[in-house]
Amino acid sequence: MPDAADPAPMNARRKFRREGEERRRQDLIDATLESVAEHGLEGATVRTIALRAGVTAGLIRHYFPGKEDLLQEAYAALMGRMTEQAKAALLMEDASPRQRLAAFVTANLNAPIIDQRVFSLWATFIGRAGADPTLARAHREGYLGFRNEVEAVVAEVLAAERRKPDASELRHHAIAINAIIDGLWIEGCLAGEMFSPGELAAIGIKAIEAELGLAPEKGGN
Amino acid sequence: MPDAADPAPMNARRKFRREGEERRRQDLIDATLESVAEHGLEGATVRTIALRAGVTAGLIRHYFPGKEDLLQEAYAALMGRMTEQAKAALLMEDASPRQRLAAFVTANLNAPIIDQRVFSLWATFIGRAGADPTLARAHREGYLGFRNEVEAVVAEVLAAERRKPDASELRHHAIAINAIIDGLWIEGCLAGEMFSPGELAAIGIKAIEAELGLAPEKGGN
DNA sequence: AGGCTATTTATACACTTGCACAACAACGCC
DNA sequence: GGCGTTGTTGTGCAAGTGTATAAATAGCCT
Repeated sequence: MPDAADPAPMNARRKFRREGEERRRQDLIDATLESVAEHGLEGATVRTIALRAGVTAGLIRHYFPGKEDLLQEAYAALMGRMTEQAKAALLMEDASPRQRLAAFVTANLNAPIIDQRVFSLWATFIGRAGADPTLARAHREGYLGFRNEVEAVVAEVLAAERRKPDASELRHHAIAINAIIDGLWIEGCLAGEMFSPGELAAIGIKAIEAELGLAPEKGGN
Repeated sequence: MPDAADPAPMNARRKFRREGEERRRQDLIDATLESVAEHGLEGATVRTIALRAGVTAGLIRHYFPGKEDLLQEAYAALMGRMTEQAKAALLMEDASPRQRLAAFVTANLNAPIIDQRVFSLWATFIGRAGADPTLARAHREGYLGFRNEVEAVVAEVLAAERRKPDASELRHHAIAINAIIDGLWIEGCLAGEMFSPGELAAIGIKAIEAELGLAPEKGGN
């Protein structure tokens, strides 16, 4: 039926649904992170992001004052997810300090924290910290928060061993342990297939035990 | 003399000098790195780069097939400089293995390797490793080369202590030490003013000695 | 069912981007 | 000194950028 009564509205407008504000903002932020992870900051254009989120470009400006604000919120969301997952491992109530420290390290050196995409995002954003004071401060706060968590657990671990380190000693341990976790995290993200599952966590735990001068765990896995 | 014979060539062309090919390429690469460090990959446009190099944009295409090639060469140059400086510290002939390891760590945890600008560059480029296989392979090779250097020194250090680690042990040590150096490098680059001079190197050396199970150096401060 | 309003689309615009190309002039060579 | 080579400039262009704004419509309220 070639010439049936097909309205054939050549200029048919795109159908759409009205999602809630929360949902749309979240979708746009997610789409932003995906775009940045795949094509870098340069490839994350408003049109790319909108396309990925299933909307048209103009809508971005309805939820965010400008592209820059969207990027900042996306970075904040990324950091929030990362630290949230990492800190969760510390909340085990009924466990020895040492076990909690080990769980913390294990959580940080396995999926989903060890993930090439997350690393790409982190690197892309952090690379601008030198130029963007807002990003720099966001990182500094996240870093110090993380390090303070580490320092607190270290203090508990050492206290359980009846050792009384002074503040400087504690700080040094926290810095070193933080470095071990960060360094292994990078190695795992960038060359994950070079390590067997759990290997990085095992290396990390041993290195940290050595740093703290703890006798190797007896019961072994 | 207002209306003297001033040729006033409104359309005067810019004066220029013909530099050697080597020099021009180097200038363009340097200008690229500076541009990326300051404004990220997105801000490194051919016009920005050319302006910084003191030439006009068109010249870039005379020396490089395209902008992408310029970026790749710039990344290669960056990595080359970093690893070159780092490895130089290992070449001290008349020193004990342990001294050479310490010198290596110290070199990696002070200027000019600890440098926010270099870090920004590294992060910006490495953030694209997930999407760009060429970059990923370049990093992988650089990383393995670095780790092998570490492993070699570690083997010497342990041999000097009359210890015979097996291959797996050695590998684990190298991974851990690599992580310590990388992690402290990041902390230093991103929050350099939080550490006193030499503090990071001291922390690194102590952590590594603990990892290797070495007795603390006697004489040193 | 019908209208209101905020969400969403679509279009326009000024500007930037990488690249192509022709004109030009600096420098080596005779 | 004049000439040719080619490094270098300047201009132009199509595609893509973020943003502004008007038009449309989906979904709630009554």
